[in-house]
Amino acid sequence: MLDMAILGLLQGQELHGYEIRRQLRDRFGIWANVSFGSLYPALARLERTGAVEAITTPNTATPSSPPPPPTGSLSGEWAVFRARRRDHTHRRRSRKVYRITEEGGRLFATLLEEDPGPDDARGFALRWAFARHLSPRARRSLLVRRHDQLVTRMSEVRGALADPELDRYARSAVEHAAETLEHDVGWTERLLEAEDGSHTIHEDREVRSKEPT
Amino acid sequence: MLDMAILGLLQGQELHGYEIRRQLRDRFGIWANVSFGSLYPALARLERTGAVEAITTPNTATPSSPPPPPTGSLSGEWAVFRARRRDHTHRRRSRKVYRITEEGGRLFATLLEEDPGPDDARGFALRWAFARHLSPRARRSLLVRRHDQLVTRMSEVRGALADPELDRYARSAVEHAAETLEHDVGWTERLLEAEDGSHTIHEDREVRSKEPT
DNA sequence: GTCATCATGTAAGCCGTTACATGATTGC
DNA sequence: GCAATCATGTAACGGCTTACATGATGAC
Repeated sequence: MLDMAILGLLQGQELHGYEIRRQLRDRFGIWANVSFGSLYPALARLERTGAVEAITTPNTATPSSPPPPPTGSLSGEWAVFRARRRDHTHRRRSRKVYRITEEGGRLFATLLEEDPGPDDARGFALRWAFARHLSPRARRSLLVRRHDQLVTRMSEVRGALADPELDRYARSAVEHAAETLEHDVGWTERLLEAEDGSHTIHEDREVRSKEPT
Repeated sequence: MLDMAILGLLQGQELHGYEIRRQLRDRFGIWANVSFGSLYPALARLERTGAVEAITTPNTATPSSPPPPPTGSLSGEWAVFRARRRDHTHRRRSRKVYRITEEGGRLFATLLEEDPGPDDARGFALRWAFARHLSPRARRSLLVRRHDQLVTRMSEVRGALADPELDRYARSAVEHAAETLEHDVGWTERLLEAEDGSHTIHEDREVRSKEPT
């Protein structure tokens, strides 16, 4: 899971550990703060297995601003040094920037297509957030699986709701679970429609089961 | 968590492991199938520490039907034995029925009042399902904490939504996360109102912060 | 006689956490 | 000089899972 998230973020950008954590927190709503105790070992593991490689920070500048050319004069160099201290474009400490390898790309694809078990809401959410990297077919299958899991779960929860023994609080908990499930089911159904709509002609000949009324 | 769930279920009824699992599955919508690999060790642990005690199935009948009194005659006893085999009230295999102890009750109360961390949706749901066993004050505080966590999380997610870099799928994932959070916030707010409404006069003098329009 | 269900347990492993240790740099 | 932020890492542990092992009983 973490591996998948890391590799997904590294698609298209080079990042160091700290940044990965930040992006995981505020680009996807998914993982409010992975702990460093998971993140760094995960990166080390991925590097060992060749899925990512550390690029030894060739310069100090961030991609957007190129390093100022050296002037040659002592006072000039000093000014540059001070400027570095002043602005925020340089690194504060040695940081290891990672880049995904081809191997890593293949690993990512594999992980992404893996089946998130039922109950694994986060697994689904992450995969959906990265769904751009899936084939339309795989994307659809991901949605259908999720939808079916939710429907199954819903009927279980509805069953629980029938129990007259439930006190006020237990009942409200179960009711809320049911509502959330309903919301999720509706969402996946809308997503499915959107997916089917966005490419009317495609090779996928599977029957879209839709109960008649 | 599991401990709390087990102790909660044992409040008011005596159960064996298998039954606990069933009730966890279909009385609360919360834990679709705890694995036995967690459940039995948990029960053993709770028994070791004296939170529950195994009652050595004194009879064979289910709570609802009292055990038939022994006749004293050999053939009579045999009839009882056969009757046991016939009807469904008797056990299929030796089962360990557990009862919560006073010690266990105290442990339950402690666990229930513990703060479920942010991100611990299940922890909150379980506690809310058992909220009957909390004081009005503790119940309210549980709700308020949850509400605040949800609001905080929501503002983070809204921030994520502002990112123009998000592709279609990532965006839909984050949007859905935001919707779910909104739903949950609304729910907790309704629960708070209901709580406050159900006992207009109480000693709790905390200010209910409510933004004026 | 064999399958499904009920019933209890152990062992290994996964995937994350918290707590701790270290260190550069900036701002007050 | 001290706190805050950025940055990387290790060690220990927690809480759950899967896989495996065992066994009684009832239904077909």
